[in-house]
Amino acid sequence: MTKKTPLTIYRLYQLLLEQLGPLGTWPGDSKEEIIVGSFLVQNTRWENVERSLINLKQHLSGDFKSLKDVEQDTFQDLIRPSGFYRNKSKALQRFFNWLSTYQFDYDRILQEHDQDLRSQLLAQFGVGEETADVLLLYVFEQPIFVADKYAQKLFSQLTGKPFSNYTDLKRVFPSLDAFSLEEAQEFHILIDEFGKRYFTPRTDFSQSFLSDYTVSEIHLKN
DNA sequence: GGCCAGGACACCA
DNA sequence: TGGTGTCATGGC
Repeated sequence: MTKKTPLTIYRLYQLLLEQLGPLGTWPGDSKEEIIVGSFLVQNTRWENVERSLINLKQHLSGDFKSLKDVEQDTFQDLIRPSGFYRNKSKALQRFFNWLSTYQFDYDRILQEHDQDLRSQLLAQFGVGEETADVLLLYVFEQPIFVADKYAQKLFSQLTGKPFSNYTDLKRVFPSLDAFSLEEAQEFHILIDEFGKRYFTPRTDFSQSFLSDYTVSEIHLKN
């Protein structure tokens, strides 16, 4: 058993970027499209989400803001390829109604809620911890960490201690202080890309370019 | 043909 | 607070 090389979180980001990147940020031509994608991707492959996004883009002529005005049955048909279409249609149309009360002015939402924006997001139907953080990171542009399943698996491997749920890992990362916004945004994309490649039945972590690295307790805060 | 994917909610103790 | 069942499509 060879000695493993310790990593800081930022160095981990750099390694992921070197090996997998650059991958940029969350896909979408507008904040509204990013929001739709973040709901539709819940427990769903991105390829299925893309079909729904194409359907919606065509039906809405590219203007996702008018999504809340689409008749419910029609809307469900449009997003059917990404599954859970009853819950997701309800969640999205309600969320867009909420956004419309702010005229989709994201800066205003940020200012009005400031410290409690995360709990405001969590109070919306269909927004759990991961989706709330994705919205904070890519829509409200806060450099925060998304502790999703792939991140839990990755840091379980790197630290040797199991992170089995969102809050377990999340409380280790209150913020990503060493990261710029763009870096924080790409960090999550890179972690998910890593997960798709190296947490599969065929290829596991030990076969990855990170297998000889470790993240120790003192480095967990960046 | 069963398993699972960039989760969240309802219900229960 | 934490554990379990349910929601649904599409790829393998």
